[in-house]
Amino acid sequence: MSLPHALLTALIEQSSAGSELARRFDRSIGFFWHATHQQIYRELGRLEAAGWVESLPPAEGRGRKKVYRVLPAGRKELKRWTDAHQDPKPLREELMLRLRAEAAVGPTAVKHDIERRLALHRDKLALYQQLEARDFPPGRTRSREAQVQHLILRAGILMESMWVDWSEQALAVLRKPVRKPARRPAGTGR
Amino acid sequence: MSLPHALLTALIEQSSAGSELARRFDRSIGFFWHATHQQIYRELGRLEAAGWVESLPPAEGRGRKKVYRVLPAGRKELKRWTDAHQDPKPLREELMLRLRAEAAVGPTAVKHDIERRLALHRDKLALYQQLEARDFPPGRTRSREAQVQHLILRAGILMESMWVDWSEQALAVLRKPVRKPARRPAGTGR
DNA sequence: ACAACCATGTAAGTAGTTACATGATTTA
DNA sequence: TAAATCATGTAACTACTTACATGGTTGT
Repeated sequence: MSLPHALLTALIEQSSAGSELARRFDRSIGFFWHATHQQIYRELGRLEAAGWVESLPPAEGRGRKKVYRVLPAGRKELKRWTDAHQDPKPLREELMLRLRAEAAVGPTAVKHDIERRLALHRDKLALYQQLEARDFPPGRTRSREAQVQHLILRAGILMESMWVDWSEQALAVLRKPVRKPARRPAGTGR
Repeated sequence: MSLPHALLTALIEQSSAGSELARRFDRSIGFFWHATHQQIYRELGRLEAAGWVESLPPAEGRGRKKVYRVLPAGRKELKRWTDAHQDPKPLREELMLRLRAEAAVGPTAVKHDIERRLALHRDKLALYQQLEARDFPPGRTRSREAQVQHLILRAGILMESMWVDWSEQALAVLRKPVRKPARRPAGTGR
């Protein structure tokens, strides 16, 4: 149950309407979590029902902006959740499944996906490094809060660097021409 | 839809019953994917209904082992899936949400979870490095299949190293005594 | 024959995804 | 004033999780 708490955090940083939250999930918060607007609206309704947030504004109507603000109970709940021990969720890397499948059924087009991913990871890495240079220039003492924010960004940078490195290693292997396992000259396979 | 194809791959490598697959998911395959036995049994039923696998054995009865074997149609489907382009799924790192929350509501117990994770990542890293030394000793030319298997293991190694590095950085920050923010430069105005 | 365990399975609940609908607001 | 867009919302579906149940097998 992470989404409600991600929303509480975002609303503490800045009271917002659902549509604004959805946009922020595609930016900073979204570096490590993602949510569609449907999830967000549904969850905001639950947060309000639970008494963790209140919606101020323009009374009724469907197409009207509803700005939500965190209540003390919501802040307390967020602290409780953050304090609670949680086991790390197991990894889910579909790409590795496809590679394993390729090892079982022979060469496929996974290579192209890795090329695409390499480009994406390079872009993200450049973006994160840019953010780091802008928001956390070296040689300053900083508040604990800023240091924690920096840690999150560092995780993004290390993660993207790692995938860039790995993708390059992977392409070096996958681009090599397929040598039939050397059963004599080129013609004698199964 | 990854699980059915993960199962097909596992069954190509070795025809098995559900319980054996469940055990293997906690080992090699499970490095990058996880599934409970309920998921596995349900999915095996679907694979059989789709004509991708067949179950050989002991006729009827609930507590009987049912060994599944991949059919040609299943092999074809696996190749199709592996060839198909797939967008990378967005990251989901709950720990980063909790850190962000801690930046919003003040110091919490996340530190202890990171200490725990550091230990887990070190263990996994050691395990993977051991596997690499055993299965892929340096200085040998290898089949494409083996090289692809090695790539998967490399990803695991890079991933765990990355988290070990990051966790150490994080603990260095979080262990520092909490200085009240010194009411000074707000740091990161947007 | 009884206990402990193993393999398979059912059921209910939750989180996330995809497709679509409706009322307001802005723009041409 | 019609078209495009924005904000909110509904509905149906899929994957995953958690808890539990049933039948067989093994060991004493």
